Amino acid sequence: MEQNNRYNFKIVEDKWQSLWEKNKTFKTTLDKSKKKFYCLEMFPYPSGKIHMGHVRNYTIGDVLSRYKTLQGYNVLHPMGWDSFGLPAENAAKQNNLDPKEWTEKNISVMKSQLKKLGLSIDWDREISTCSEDYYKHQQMFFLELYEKGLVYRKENFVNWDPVDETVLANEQVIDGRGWRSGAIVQRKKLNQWFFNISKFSDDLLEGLNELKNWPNKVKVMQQNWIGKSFGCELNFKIEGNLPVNEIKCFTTRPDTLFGFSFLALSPDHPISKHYENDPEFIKFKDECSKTGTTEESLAMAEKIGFKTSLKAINPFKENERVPVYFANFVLMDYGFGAVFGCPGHDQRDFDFAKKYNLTIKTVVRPKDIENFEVKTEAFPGEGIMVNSEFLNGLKAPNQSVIEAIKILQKRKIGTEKINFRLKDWGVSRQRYWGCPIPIAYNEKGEIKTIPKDQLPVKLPTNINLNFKGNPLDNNESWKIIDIEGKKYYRETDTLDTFVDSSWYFLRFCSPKNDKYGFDLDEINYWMPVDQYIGGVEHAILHLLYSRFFMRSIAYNNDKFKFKEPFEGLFTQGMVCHETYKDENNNWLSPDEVELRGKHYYVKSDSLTKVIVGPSESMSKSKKNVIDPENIINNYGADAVRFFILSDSPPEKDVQWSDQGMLSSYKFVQKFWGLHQKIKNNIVENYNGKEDVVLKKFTNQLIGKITHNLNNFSYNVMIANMHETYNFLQKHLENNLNSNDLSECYKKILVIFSPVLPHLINECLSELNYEKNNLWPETEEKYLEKTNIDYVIQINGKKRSLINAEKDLKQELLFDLVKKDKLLDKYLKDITIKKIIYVKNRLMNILI
RNA sequence: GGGCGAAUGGCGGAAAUGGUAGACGCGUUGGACUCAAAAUCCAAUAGUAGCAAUACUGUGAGAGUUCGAUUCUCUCUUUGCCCA
Repeated sequence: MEQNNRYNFKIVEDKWQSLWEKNKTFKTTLDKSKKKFYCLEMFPYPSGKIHMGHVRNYTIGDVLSRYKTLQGYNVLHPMGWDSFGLPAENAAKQNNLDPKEWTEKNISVMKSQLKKLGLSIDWDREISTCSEDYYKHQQMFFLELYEKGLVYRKENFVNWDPVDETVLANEQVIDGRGWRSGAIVQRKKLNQWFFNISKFSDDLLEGLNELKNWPNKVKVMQQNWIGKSFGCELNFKIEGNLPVNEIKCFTTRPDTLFGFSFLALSPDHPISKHYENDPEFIKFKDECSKTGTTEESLAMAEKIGFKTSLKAINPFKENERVPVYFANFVLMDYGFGAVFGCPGHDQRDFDFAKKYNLTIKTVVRPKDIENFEVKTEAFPGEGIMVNSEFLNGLKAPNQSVIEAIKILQKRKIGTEKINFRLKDWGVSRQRYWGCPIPIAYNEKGEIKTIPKDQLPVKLPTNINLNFKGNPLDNNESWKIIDIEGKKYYRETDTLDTFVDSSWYFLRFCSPKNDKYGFDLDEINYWMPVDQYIGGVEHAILHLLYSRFFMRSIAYNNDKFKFKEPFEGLFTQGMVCHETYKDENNNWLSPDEVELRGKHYYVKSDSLTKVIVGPSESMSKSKKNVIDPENIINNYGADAVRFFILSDSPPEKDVQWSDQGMLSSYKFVQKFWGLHQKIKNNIVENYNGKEDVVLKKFTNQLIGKITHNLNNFSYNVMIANMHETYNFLQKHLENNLNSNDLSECYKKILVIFSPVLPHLINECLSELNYEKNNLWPETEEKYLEKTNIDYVIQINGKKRSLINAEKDLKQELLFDLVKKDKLLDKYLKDITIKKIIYVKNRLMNILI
């Protein structure tokens, strides 16, 4: 290829990007005459620069958006910024900056980087959750939910991160430590605002069934998270020296009551107030508060208990008394903060009983062991009831639970009950950089909502962040306000940033609407999101919160034409890279190392040995990061887009590879060279013969690429593009029909354009093809095969291929088999037992 | 411990309905071009045996269903994720 024919991606990509911007090519408006497609990628947190994960996420979405546009849909493809959150506040503290300035600077950098990727985004719809234009509507929603009774305030134990001095959500606690700071999490009681998500538990669970285009694993995760369980509520009669007659408890296994050996209460159970002056109990409770509040940390921690003076009566054996304990593994907000212990069939109870020498009774035996007894560990499995009087012989748990509940109800000791694991969503954060909660309190601490016409409650500016604790709480001039001539104190907590992202998809539909967070007409047209694309790490919370928020907004309001916000969900995998360390165990970034020999790396500056670690998801802490901006500058956006889709299926992790990137760059170059040749061939008219081979290839290709796009098999689509290059390169050596070439090549360019928009638009425009393109249809006539390679098997093994016409009768094919030299040696002197003939596919001869 | 998924060449990965396993890419090897190198182009590339045609083995292991299994069923191993 001559040097002057080289494709200059810098010039071409610049040209198209400015053209798109100038012409507002991707601007979308509501048009009810057209079928819509809402394609949404999870919006980024403006951390500074885009990373490869963003490149992958947004490329996948962009390819889909461009594909749907070519199919004639009215496509909504917006972008915004999830711009409240801790990193800004931390960065601001460190560098003595304003979080707002820091955030806005990052947004402008990242926006220009995203533009360089050539994304088909309607930038007129850009939103940023930290702007007043956005959060004032959020405050309005908060007040509306408050009016509907879906928001409330209560004192609650929280996970307290002593380093970040903030409250953590359960899922931000990993192995008992803060996800960000790594500090050991403590339990602390605070007044918190809560969204009543648990009110919708059943509905959120049921709704999953309708989400046909969600990955099953995400639905399963949400299902587990909501955790619906069937069981019963029990009232245990209590004896002892305290004014306590009854303790309520929830259980899923009332059938094991004959194995009842202790009753365990949460250390926060109301009964604990009788012990609050007991020094032993205080010591015990102190010990408990060292464990976090997550179920996981509770399960890991050693079981400890505090024995009360109370006795509980077994409702099935009224002469039996068992001790009552406080125990660290019982949570106040699950069930009623009380569980009955059956050590024989629950490992936790078993551990507890061993420690405190409590009775361990066997009430269920495995199906195939007659004289079974629980000895070294609990037996929680399925089996047959034993030692349980009227329950004996029943299948546990299926029959026995139902029977036990029936009897308990009859005796008026218990009632059937459904319980959920899902807890209400605590949304208060002791942070500055978040959406202020539009609430104030009077001197007595009574709640006063901020009048709606006084919204937004703006964040104060010029705030001093450099001391510990909650910055807003320390800002007297902001905190103390006057409403209707009375003095009030503002709520100084801000909202969890998950609230911001729970409705941004609605805002994109009418981002400029000043009156309200959305325009009903607009969202009823655009919503639900047809395809939502993002990382699986948001599988539970963000998606569940959004599903809840949609329901809460629509609560007592029947004007919404949809219920679920995300019709389709796609979770993409991460971008990984090898990790490097020097001899002192310090992480090294890929550009600090050099390859010497096949697998031997050295440090570029000192030439000392580098230890190569496993490939892991790119992260700043491990320095195994490739900066997309450098890559775009060196290879161009089209090549990056092509590479990031090429190596692995989008739902799986992809390995960053320099060779792969280079090969994608070469593909772009090669394709441009091919384009020049084709251009010349189209001009020079060769012959008038129909080019059936080319037409068949093109039609099959359209079919394949359409199929692969519909199934997110983007890596296979890239393979199809390579195949196309290889085919065309060879095919150009033939005598060509310029009309057919022109027609087919145009179709090929159109179906390539979602992946390589700059290059392909340049190619189309060179041929004056760029206007009004639509996704090509396949022509049936060219998809049909006239000849088939029939597979001939002997006893199921492939022995020959026979090319013959389509729809060949078995006898005629067998005539050909007899003539086939390859098959001679197998068919000589034998008798044929049976022939299996699959039309247009194969013949299997059994001998 | 429970739930869900995965396992295919040196590597990433293809294979709609069971019907030619290994598409495509990377890497490797050989060749062309070049004084040389890079780039580019051509060819080979699952393993074993063979100059070759070809034969045998082969989709984590073992069984089963079937004329035929990467695909369906069962058991097991390893591994990933979620929950406990």
